[in-house]
Amino acid sequence: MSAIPQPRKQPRQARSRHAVAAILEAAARILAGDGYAAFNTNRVAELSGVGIGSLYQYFPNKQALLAALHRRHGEETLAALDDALARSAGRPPREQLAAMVAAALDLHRRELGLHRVLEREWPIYDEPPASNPIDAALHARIAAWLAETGCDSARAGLLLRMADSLVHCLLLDADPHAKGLDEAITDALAGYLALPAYHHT
Amino acid sequence: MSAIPQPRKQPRQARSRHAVAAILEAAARILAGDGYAAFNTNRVAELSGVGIGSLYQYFPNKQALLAALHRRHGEETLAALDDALARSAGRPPREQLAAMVAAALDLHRRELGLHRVLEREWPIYDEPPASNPIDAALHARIAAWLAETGCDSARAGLLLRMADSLVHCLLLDADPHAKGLDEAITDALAGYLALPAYHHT
Amino acid sequence: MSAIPQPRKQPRQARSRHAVAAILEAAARILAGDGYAAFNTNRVAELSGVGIGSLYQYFPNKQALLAALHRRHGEETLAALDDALARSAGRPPREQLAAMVAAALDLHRRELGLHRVLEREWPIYDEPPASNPIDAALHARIAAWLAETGCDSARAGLLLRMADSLVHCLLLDADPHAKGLDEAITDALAGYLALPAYHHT
Amino acid sequence: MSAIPQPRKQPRQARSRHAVAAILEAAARILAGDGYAAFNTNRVAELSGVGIGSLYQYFPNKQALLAALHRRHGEETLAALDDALARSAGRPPREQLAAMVAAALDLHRRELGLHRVLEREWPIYDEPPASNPIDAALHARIAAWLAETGCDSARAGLLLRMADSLVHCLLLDADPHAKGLDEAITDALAGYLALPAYHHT
DNA sequence: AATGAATGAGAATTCATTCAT
DNA sequence: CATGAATGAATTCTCATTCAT
Repeated sequence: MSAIPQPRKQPRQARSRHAVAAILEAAARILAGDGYAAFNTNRVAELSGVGIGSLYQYFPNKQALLAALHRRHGEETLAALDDALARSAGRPPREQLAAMVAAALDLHRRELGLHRVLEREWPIYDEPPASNPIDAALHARIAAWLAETGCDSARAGLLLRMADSLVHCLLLDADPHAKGLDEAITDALAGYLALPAYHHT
Repeated sequence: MSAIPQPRKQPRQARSRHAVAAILEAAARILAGDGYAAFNTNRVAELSGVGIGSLYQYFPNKQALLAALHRRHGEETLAALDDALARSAGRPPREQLAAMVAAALDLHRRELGLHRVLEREWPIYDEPPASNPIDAALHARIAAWLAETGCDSARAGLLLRMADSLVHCLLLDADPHAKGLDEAITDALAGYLALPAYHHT
Repeated sequence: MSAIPQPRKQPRQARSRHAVAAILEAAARILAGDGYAAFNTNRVAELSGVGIGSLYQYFPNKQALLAALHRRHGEETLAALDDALARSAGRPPREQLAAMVAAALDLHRRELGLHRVLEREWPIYDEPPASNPIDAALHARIAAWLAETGCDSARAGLLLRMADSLVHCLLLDADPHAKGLDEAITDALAGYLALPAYHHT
Repeated sequence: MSAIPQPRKQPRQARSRHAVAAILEAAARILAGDGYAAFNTNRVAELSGVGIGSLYQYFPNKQALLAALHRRHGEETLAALDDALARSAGRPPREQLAAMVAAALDLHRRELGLHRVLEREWPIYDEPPASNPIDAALHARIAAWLAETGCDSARAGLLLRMADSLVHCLLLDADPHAKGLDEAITDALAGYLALPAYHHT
């Protein structure tokens, strides 16, 4: 259907990079604070201290702003996941899974309002799943881990979706600092993977 | 935040009830087909064959339309769940859970596009979870079933969220008719509840 | 290329017809007075005393306003031509031609500024010549007259263009009340048709 | 009304002259191809390979670009006319007229799209006719030729306008390569001048 | 009650022009 | 001089809502 909106030009100079960052920061703040209804390009420009014309130099339209924010979220998730895998290397699978869940929960807790909106307002025609490099990288990490763990690596896709979905869902509507969210999600994912329960020593 | 919009009046007369149904049907069709961006009250009125003025007789504003659609969805879910419980009465817990998952998946598969949008576009300030009678009823059903099954009935809230989230998420982005969705979700939920796996005889 | 903008809806009620007339009148006044550069939809709405939203109910976009004005001009021209032919029926061809030229000049002199702009600003993708009913009617009238006069009726198309062009051109840049414009144009068209000169008795 | 925009500086250096030429070329291409609506200074700069800042070094504003294009057209017309007169020197007036018409048609056929736009989009407050040296020279040529031919040289102004108008009009809307355009225009102008028809021997 | 014409605040986007580098 | 990032006034157009009929 509709093409995915792309950033209009790659900012090369320092000033430009700063402008793009300011725009995204303002967009994130508005979305997180007041929701999509209050999210309009004029307000983003004003809050970011950038002329509305400049905003349109870097983002061809409103959707492109959402897209950029979405992409940024993906990159952060990937980094957090890599970190969790690195830190828990060599531990039993169940603990590795728990580490990843904890990392994802932490990451999302940090920008709760923003993700809440991104999740809800990301338009229908969003990028076909796994068609973009970030999703692909995410997928590859998980598949590799599954293989290494002795699970069916074909489950990477569903596992990722389930994890993402559970993290968002439970954070959004439940008390984000409720005890036991980590365990609940980990148990559910382990159940799907048929990983044995911890030996609580 | 904002108050939750309620239907302005309960239509008592046949003509009114028909108008309301037509409006909701049109709204659902537009949301499912073209997404929230194309969802505006004038278009709903036109497609439903009801005057825009009449639409505002039954729904005080645009949000109320979304709310009504959401409520309808809740009612259908509740009915499907009750049915699944009734049909699987007396079977082992794991099978009952599987029956409920299958019912939910079936229900959602039927109106995929609409739920896709409702899920994504339901506004921030939607009704606080479980604050409405339908959610409460849903919660009560599950809590009762958990107690009866020997599980901690305090898990009803999280279980419901997880189930809803998984059903939506997997249906939305994966192939909705992919084999194994039922099992994947059932396994995950059973993992959370620490229900023993099937004895595959 | 681009489709020709059409009026959005046919006004049925008296109030609507009045609104459409007011809008067109305002548009004409602005174009005639200040040119295309000053012609924007907000100004048209304001001057016409109609809300900007209403303007867009009847004209889907700015171009549609120009199109409507253009069409109106065509209709007026056709009426003037018919009148001239009726009044000069039975006179020698040269006199009939002169009558038509005089009618066209009169008509254009009346709304000089407007036609000046319409002529200049009518966009590239204007209606293919003679594809609309008015042009077709104009063409038919002239062809019939040529046949009746003993001239090659295939010349109707070129004759119409030449006449239109000369009328506009000479009115626009020359003194519109200069003596002799009628004769100059009539002589030129007669030259093309190889009609004999008057016998000045 | 507004003052006529003049080129800001006469480019003396080779680089400058090249830049100006490139700018005009790009402007012509855009106007011819996509019309006035798509004609904006940024796009001209981009297509010409010249920085937008540099464009404004040579042309104080957008109108000045149109003006320069218009002027260039005038110069080409003058040259073509002189050429036609030189080549047909000594022939009967009717043939000289025909030669001039043919030259003008050829010239216009070459850059049809561009002239189409220039003709239509040249703004209201364009230079008063014959106020610029090129128009004056054109006028002088024709007046001299008329005197030499035995016609009333006061008709030069009207004749020029008629010729220009007919050439544009017929080229624009009729098939530009249609047979007989030359003769049609020549006959019309000769009719206005009361030149005798050819002796077809 | 039902209608739909009218409204106008507000949103998205453009583009001529400037000016710091 | 050349550049092109930055600007923001101005413009087109939308859509939730009202209200006279």
